Amino acid sequence: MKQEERTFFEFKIDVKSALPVYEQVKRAIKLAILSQRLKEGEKLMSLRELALKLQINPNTIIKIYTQLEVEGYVYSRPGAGYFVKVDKEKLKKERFVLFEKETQDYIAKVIELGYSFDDVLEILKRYFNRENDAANFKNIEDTGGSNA
Amino acid sequence: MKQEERTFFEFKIDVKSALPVYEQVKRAIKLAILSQRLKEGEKLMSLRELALKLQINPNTIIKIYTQLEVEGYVYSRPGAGYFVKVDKEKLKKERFVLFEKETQDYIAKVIELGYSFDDVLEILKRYFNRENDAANFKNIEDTGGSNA
DNA sequence: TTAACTGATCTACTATTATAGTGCAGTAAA
DNA sequence: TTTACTGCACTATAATAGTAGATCAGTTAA
Repeated sequence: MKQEERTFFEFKIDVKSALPVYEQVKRAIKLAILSQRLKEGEKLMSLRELALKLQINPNTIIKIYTQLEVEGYVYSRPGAGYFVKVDKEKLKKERFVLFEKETQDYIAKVIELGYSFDDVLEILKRYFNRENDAANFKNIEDTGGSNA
Repeated sequence: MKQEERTFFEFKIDVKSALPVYEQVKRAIKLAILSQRLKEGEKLMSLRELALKLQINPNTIIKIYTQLEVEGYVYSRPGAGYFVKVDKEKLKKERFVLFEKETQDYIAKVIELGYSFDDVLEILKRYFNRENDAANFKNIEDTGGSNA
């Protein structure tokens, strides 16, 4: 039986973003691992396949995978592919750390804009359901933002 | 009487961030204008002064100010300085647009991480007060993130 | 007027980001 | 074994981001 557990990443890339492409993709994969959408041992797309799919250069993918390997999220089996590697403990911890970080960033910006806790509560109520219904994961990009 | 309404930007820059320095600074200033912490007609720091303070090159500041000018947030009086320019209508609108955008980004990430509305509510309650007490504006950086 | 500031313009240089292409060795399945 | 895939290691090129430093003209306040 063929090894058909190739993982598809459904994300958009914003080439106009101030955030480099490789960083957008890297975050997307990391997020997928932390959320356990990508599971232990699961095979990532091959360098060439992902490069083709995302319309970016294979070298860029190598860079991403290599960095993720250094950070301990994946490992490589030369000739076979890249595979997800997760330490349950680390995962749990990292997941919460990221949650805290994103929350802090969000609150800082929102306060700077002059919105209150109640304002935030209201908009969250509205958006949360909407996003949750569209169960598919959303775009990770445009933490950057076009310069146009 | 000397024109002493120089505006100080109290932000940190993360040179290791994936987000370019000029983009971090630009966002910080834009946010300050949208929040009306920087008011109509107020003088920005001079190119050299801000460059010195942030420990970055004056050319980078010129780039930032020029872009903000194109986007209609400031205007320049050669020899005198850069000044805040805000259209009340535009400001109000932009402020809310940014609020929505930040909220959507935040929710998307949080859902991907597998946290629920209740989780978000809880952490927001905790952090919101803490941040609000430290009334001074927070760091804008590390939307990027070190590659170390 | 003078002195010290201001924005504006310019050139030269470096590092990062990303593309493009070649080739080689290991792996998996027919 | 053969074929087609895989990671991996190169080199070369280009655009962007950022540093460094000089010069010039307009503005402001003494």
